[in-house]
Amino acid sequence: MTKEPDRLPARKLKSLQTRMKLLAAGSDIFIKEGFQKATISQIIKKAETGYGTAYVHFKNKDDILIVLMDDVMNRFYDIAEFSFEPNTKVEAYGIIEKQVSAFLEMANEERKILKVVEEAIGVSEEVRKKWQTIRERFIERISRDVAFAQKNGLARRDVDCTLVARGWFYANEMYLWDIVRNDRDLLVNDVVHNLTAMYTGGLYIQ
Amino acid sequence: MTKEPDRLPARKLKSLQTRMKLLAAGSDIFIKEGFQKATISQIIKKAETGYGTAYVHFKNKDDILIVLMDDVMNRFYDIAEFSFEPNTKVEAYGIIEKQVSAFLEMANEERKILKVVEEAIGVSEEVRKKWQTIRERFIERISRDVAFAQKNGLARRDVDCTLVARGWFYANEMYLWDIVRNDRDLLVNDVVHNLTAMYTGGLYIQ
DNA sequence: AGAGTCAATGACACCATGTCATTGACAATG
DNA sequence: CATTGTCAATGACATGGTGTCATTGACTCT
Repeated sequence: MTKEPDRLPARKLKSLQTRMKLLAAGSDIFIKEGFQKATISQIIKKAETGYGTAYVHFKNKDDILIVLMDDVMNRFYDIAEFSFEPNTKVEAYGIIEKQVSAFLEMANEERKILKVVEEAIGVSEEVRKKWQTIRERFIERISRDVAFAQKNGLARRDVDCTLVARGWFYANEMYLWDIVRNDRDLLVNDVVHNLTAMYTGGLYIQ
Repeated sequence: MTKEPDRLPARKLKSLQTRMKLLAAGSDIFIKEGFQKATISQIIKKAETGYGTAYVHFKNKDDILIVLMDDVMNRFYDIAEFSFEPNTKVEAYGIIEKQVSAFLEMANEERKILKVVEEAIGVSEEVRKKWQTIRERFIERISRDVAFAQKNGLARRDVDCTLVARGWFYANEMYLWDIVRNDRDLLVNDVVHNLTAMYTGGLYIQ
């Protein structure tokens, strides 16, 4: 590679700063007001820009949140990619517990932004689609893990791996939102243990 | 009881008819347009009433849908009240399968209105609360069933009955919305079998 | 017949959105 | 340096939905 001039477009830089100010303000306003109550006017006021400026940088309110979601999204992707190659039931239990734990701990850590995201999923088609890709990524991955366990004789074969994966993820996801909301004061560890125990062993004896 | 005059308030009757026209129109418009896109103007136009009339009978758009939800809600309550007194694991499996089946079949039958409800849950605080009461009713009931099975030595005792109930209902609920949306072409019977099998027996062998 | 009640009405004030013509600072060119 | 081009920024505006309220007029009661 030859020397890239590394141009310093003074105007482009100012533009980037404006964009950042809008994102920072968006984050504050979304967290304070919630997704629906937040308005473009509030955001541009906090960012100290003109009204139209928001529309120069973003398509609309949804678009601002989608950009803000990006970090969290990537953390989810990382968790989805946990490797899974157990040789025993106990080993499987351990891996699964670790993954569930990571998933739900994130609910705690990113509670503020996820609260907004949850609301936005219900309101904005765009945000819903974005979340849907996360969900399908998890389910597809879990599906493969179940199939792996079935092939190795660890798991029963009279169930469909994609249906199992979906149901399992759904329970996890709903607990995620529960923790984000923090209505009930759930202890993450209890949830993790119960979910994992039920998933691997079922409720009934024998 | 003495003879009630059974007054026929001619004006009250007219009023009731207006209310019914609004509800019928509301149902049509909600189903055709979805909850967010539907407007009061569309509804009153279809009902052939004045704009303000809608606000005489209902607090707002949410309120109209909540009244429309009522039938479906009652059917949900009925399903939640299924009796549960199994003596064996096989018997328990049968009862649970029947309840899940009734729950998910309703998704098919009431698909149109439930599609609107799902959207409205995301948008309207009021509707969300209404659905929340359904959910808690199910969870509370399932909780008792789990405790019953634990007391009778049918179910393992190292799990918390309310956490189990919640996770179990969450998986069911998400499949309900899946079926309502009808994205994937799911066979209800397959879903029922997989859910019930996993719940009662777990994924792993032994 | 007259007074009272109440369902119905639509004009109105309010508010948020997204667009667009205009501005002015900076960049590129000769 | 002067001239022309580009592009981020701006806010006034058109649009469209909401909920309110003063007014109307049909019905009820005495």
